[in-house]
Amino acid sequence: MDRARTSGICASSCSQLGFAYDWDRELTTCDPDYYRWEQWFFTRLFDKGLAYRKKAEVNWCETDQTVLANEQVVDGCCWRCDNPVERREIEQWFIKITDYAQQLLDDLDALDEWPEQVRTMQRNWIGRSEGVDLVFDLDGTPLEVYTTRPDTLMGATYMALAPQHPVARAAARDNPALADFVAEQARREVREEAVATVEKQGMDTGLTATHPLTGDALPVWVANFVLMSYGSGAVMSVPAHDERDFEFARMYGLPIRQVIAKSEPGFDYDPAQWQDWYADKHDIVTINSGEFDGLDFRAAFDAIADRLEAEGVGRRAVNYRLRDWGVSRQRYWGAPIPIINCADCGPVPVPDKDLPVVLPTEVQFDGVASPLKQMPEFYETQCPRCGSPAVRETDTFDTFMESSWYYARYASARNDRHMLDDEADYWVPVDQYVGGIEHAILHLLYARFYHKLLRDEGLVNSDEPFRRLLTQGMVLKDGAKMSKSRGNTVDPQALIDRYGADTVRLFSMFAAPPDQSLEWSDSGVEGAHRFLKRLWKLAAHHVTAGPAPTLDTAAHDDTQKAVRRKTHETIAKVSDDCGRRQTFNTAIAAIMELCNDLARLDDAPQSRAVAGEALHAVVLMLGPIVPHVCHALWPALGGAGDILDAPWPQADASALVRDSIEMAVQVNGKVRARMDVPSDAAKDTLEQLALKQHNVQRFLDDVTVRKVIVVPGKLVNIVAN
RNA sequence: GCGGAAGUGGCGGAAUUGGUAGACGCGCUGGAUUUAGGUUCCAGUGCCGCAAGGCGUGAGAGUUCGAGUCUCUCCUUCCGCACCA
Repeated sequence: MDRARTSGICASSCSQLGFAYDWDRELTTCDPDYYRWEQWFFTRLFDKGLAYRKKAEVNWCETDQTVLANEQVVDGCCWRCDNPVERREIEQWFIKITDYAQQLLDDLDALDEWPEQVRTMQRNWIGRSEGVDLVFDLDGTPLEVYTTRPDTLMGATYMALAPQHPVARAAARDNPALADFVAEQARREVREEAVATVEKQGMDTGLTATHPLTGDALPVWVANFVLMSYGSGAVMSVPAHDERDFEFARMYGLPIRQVIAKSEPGFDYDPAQWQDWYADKHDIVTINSGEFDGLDFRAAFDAIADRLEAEGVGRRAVNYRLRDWGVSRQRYWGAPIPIINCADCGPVPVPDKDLPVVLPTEVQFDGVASPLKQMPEFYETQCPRCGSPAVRETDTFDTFMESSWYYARYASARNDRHMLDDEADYWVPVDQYVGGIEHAILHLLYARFYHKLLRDEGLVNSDEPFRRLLTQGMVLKDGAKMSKSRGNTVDPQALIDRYGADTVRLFSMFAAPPDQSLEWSDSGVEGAHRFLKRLWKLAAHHVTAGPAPTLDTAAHDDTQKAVRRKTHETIAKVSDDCGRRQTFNTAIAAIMELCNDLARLDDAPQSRAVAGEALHAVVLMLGPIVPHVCHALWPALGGAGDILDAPWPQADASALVRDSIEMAVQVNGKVRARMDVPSDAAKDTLEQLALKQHNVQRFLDDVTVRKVIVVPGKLVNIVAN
């Protein structure tokens, strides 16, 4: 689906590149055979109360005539068409991802084979915080706020409400100036960097709220920096210890009351100038807080939270930044949401026997709006519960619904009786998943959530969908991302025609580690091609000379020993690079080094035996990277059967043994000589040998040796002055 | 503003646990083969220096016998989040 598009490689090039897909498991997410299970699953979620409908302020893309999830708004614009997003209130279907916020957060710790960057991004997106929900009395009605700083409660000097807050709206009804202010704020720009930098504005409602502990009357303001979507949409303002509250208080002349001080002396509070330590949680002590004076953050938090709980005006609470997943889309292209709206019964799920709700394909487009909304034959139906006339949902699912479980469906793609079966459960989680970093908090969060939903429905037994994640880098050309819109793409077909698929594959793997961006280089492609020709010639030379004799390691001279050692060192390195480190570029470099050594071997019988062993290993190791070349070389080199069935080569420990090794000799950290020493030489011997080196002596003439550091197998450092 | 990653030759990049910086490839220089170009092969290629040697991993300090790697300060780039109470 997405993969071919992001890599810029068309489908026919894909097959020529030698990618091995199991087409028996092919699936199409827009096919009713696929989305019927998604619809069935949604009805299960509805029954469990995990899918619900509510009127909500949403991100609306006028161009695409649809709602977007928070995750799909990028820099205030639609992730798809890049046009600015507006706010609208619309009836939407949501799935309760917030019920899983803690699990989604906790389980990140177990994903130790995911890039730290992705885990950090998801942690920040979930945005867990610990605090207290507490109630201020507003003429007999409770005004609830959430705070992570109950320790500063005694410093609250005013209340601030989001413009959309019900209390603000109510107050605006008989206050035209306030009504104007609230209306003005509703039209504000939603681009987030614009929101973050906009000047703080507010207006007094004239109301007062009663402080739950002191009984003080605090003025209630409406403020543009308070978000309706986080917490309760109202905050207690502690200007002395919150930068925004401070700025706002200074702007409107509201009182500032310091209630925490730095525990170490030398930090004076200046109500005219904000200082970073005002918001510190560490090394602080409470002051001006009556009975709560003299406490550090934790103690003050607990003491005040305990008091609020004891008086029934507050309780400890955990809050998340994560919002429920809005899955309604007003697009035509998608899986219809399987709900029937009945005037009497409300929203009723479509019964199993009536699934799938098939998306009509004979439709008339009239502008960009979904044609389903003009099709009575689609939406006019009967309520499955009471039989009276009812209206079918015309919205479709967010397509991230489809991509959230396809990985599991691959393992039961043909099952028409179950969404997922035991075979699917056997194959998940996916051992190795590959994707772009752009899905760090879109697809990868939805799929993790969906997997837990599948688990709780009893369809899979694992907690997470993807055990190991590789976020591959972009392909760059002249330092810029390669893309059709920039017109700087390379045509893979032309490259395949000119060099063959293996050259393209080899270059792609060699140019950079897979998680880094890759700088496209035409001469680099030439280089990859050159290496494959050299390999081919090396093999041809070996084969043409006839069968090589059996290896006789006892008869090897130093060169033959060295090349054979190199062969097995290379096997060990390539195995580690490919298996653990996933640095295919260094694996290829190591194989190139080995081939360079092979080219220098003579044609003596045992040299040919060594070369034969090495070539077998090289072809097996390169097989996954340049499959076509290796497929042809394998039988030519006398390999048995198909190379795909041949086992990965194993390093022979006995070949790795060295009689002697080269060590560097440093004087005061500078290399002055290199020496060949027996690999089992004792430290004393190494020290003596090092001191005897001619070029070392030269540097010891006028100085005294203070210390000699011996790192066996590496170097000797002589410290002298 | 907050968080994360990175900065190494002319270029892409190596250096995995604090231990010989620059593997491998590209490019470049010289040579061989060739009528010539291309291909192929050989040699060289961090910088300064005839050499001995000196200098060198964004800048500056520090720890260490020894730092690309660890610590601190700063600069730059990229990415993510962004008034989250």
